[in-house]
Amino acid sequence: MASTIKTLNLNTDFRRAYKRGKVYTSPALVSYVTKNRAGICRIGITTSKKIGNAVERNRSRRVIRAAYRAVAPYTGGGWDIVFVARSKTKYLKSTQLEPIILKHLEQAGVINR
RNA sequence: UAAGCGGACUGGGCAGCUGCGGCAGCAGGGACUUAUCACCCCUGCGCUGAGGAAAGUCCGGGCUUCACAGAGCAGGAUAACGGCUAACGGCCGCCGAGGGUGACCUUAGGGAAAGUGCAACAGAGAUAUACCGCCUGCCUUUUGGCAGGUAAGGGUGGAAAGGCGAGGUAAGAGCUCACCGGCGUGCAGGAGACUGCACGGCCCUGCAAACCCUAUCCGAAGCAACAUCGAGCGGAGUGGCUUGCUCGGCCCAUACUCCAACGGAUGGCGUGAGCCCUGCGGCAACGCAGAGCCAAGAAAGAUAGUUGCCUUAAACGACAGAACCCGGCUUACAGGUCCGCUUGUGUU
RNA sequence: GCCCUAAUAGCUCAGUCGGUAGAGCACGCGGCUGUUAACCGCGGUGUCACAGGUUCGAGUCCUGUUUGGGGCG
Repeated sequence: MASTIKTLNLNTDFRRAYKRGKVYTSPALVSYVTKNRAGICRIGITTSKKIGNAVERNRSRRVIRAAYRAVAPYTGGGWDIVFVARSKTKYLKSTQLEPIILKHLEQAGVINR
């Protein structure tokens, strides 16, 4: 497995995910999934100002990243995934967020069982 | 023991597993090379990794750049006095004023007798006056009218011309006197603001967080500053800079500005007005001397997840995330600890 | 991160030098009409973003807070 998680940092990657990717929503998280040509999975996390102040936005990012790290070994293929935090995310634990991400990625076909 | 006042501190700790940022060293591997070393990348070990406000960006400074900094005007800031400081609009001490039984708290607190302006409505009158009144004289049968004196009382107002009492008077009035306030002069104390005492003439509205005057200070912009290297060497415009204006000065066409664009890289960037302990000077803010320590430096942006134990009334719980760095101010904040003091009650 | 700027009626905006808050559109009521629109008449539009201070008195002056908008390589 790739121990370090590749991240998206270009605005064009985010815009492509929003425009062409498939959307999966839950009360605590929104996921945009699209294929890429790199052959590995890359993720991006968006925490807008609506979530809260800097501490609450950092908290949301950490929880999403920790939950994805638990799920990452099961992924396969080349995908770009953008997670958007919602206002409930900061109150959750990463163990509570794990099944939500799992469900989204199974629906998208990133994870095959 | 109840209520309260002032100040200081804290903002959980330890361990296991899975993970993250930085650092230099060691070990292993990769890439480059004809080959080795260095540089670069990865892995493991080791060290280290957010705050009292990191916040708001309100002041002050360091640092950097603007021909390296000149003059004048404009503009801005501050405002009792003495000190501390790199500097400040901050802090300490002290004076005045106001509040509280008190501990103590609040205070943008220079000048209104240099000038201009404002004081709506109400009220007779708003910086000078006489509506109702009071008193005297004349006229009138009376109600009352006219002329003069007066500002004690009424009414309006935030404010009505020193306050209050006594004398005085036709009625009154600092007209006179005592006390108090204010002004001026002198003496004493103090580093000074100022305080105390004596005398004098008889007193002057408020607003300068209205313009203004006086004193002191300020060149501007900000690490997205700026420097170096690389890529590019394209298009358009114009003399430009001195970041409000004028003078003066400087640089020149390889100059300056804008657009497109590499969504370039590295430095700036962590030893600093640093933290901490002791001693000395000072009422204090603070200063001096000596010993010890090195404690984040990212660039989509690092502290998360989970389990157990301990302290505890409770710790899952407050406010909250460094972004060049310091000194302050302001604002937000669950709970807890300590010290000094005041008033009341009870006991001895 | 840094630097500017604004907040007034439901909406778009005025409000000078402090003295009880204005315009247009929209809205409500009445009239006209068989009914509606248009038209005519009347009317309230409001904690001047919030909290302190100066002042006799603040939309306005001063300080702090909140929210929105813009710019800087």
